[in-house]
Amino acid sequence: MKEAILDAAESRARRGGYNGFSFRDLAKDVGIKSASVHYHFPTKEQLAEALAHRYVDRMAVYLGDPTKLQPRAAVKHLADIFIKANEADDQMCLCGVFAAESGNLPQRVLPEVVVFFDLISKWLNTALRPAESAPKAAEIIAAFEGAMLMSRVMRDPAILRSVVSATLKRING
Amino acid sequence: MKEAILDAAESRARRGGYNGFSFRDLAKDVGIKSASVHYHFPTKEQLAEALAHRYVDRMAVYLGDPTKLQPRAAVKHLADIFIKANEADDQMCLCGVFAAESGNLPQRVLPEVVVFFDLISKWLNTALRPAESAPKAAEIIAAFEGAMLMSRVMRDPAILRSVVSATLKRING
DNA sequence: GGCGTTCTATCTATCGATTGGTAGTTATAG
DNA sequence: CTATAACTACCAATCGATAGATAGAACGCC
Repeated sequence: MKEAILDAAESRARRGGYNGFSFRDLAKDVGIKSASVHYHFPTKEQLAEALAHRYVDRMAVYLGDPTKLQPRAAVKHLADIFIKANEADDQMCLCGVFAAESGNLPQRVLPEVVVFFDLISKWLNTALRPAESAPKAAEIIAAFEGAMLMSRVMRDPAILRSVVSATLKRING
Repeated sequence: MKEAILDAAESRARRGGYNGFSFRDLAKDVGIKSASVHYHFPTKEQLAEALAHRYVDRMAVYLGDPTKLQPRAAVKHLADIFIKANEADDQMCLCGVFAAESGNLPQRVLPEVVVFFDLISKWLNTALRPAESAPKAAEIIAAFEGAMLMSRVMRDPAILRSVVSATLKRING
């Protein structure tokens, strides 16, 4: 049930942000009462912290070992999960949304967001090392996050796809 | 007073998003009561609509005539206003934040956000036309929006600056 | 100039709904 | 018998929004 609550929270947060869902919303989504949600996650801050933490863990598992991928394949691998979120689920990156709202995000959530960007930055930089001339990781991640933002709001998946393919072309190896 | 209210709303929205401020917050900021804020903006939806509209107008004025700038100068001009927002005011792009929250943004606000991205896309594409090989406008805007997100959350202005300078290097002319 | 009227911008006071959160109870499984 | 996981029934705070009063400025008219 804990996982089901997090699933509902993630789906809502990735569309409308941290302040865009309530305990009652999640309760309805999973078919219990809001007090029962508090049983699993005493405060909203703890819920969001767990949510971001699970998101980081899943991303780490998905990314895998960066030394086992060629630079271009690595960028494609990272892009794929963003494209899927955008096109199949009409969702933003959870940490991208949290970053946008960072000004009034509860204290314990922000560090998890930082960990997320550190994780994929280091992963990408490792994977890109063999490339003769490649953009820095932060450049690529920024482009993907921004392209997701724009694709969603313009209702045009081609924006993200175009940014991804343009990025791939810039990588040798 | 209307402008002062919008100023307060913009400052708060660009840090914490649409659901990150209340009429009472704005009232306190400008030194009146929340009922008086409703006098100027009957609903929060209308307030946010006016806010986004003013943001678009100001950006259009700031950008100016794209045919009067060389490609590289145009990109630098666009980047400058984002860098200033990030470093001097620790703020995101208003429409970038709204885009992230688009899932539960009131109806009339979203079209203004779309107009914003259309505006700068067309402006940039016009300015880039003389360039032999240049990224598409959406690529550049996405990179800047994403870099602002990351710079803010990582508390590192160098991320945005690095993305900007890398982008400038990719433009001939 | 003086007088009534209307407009503007604020106030106090309050509304119903929703928010995050708590206390105490109940049902079930090991 | 205890631990788990749900429930009912609240609470105080805050939310967006409304009603009605008030003070002062601006305006038209004689």
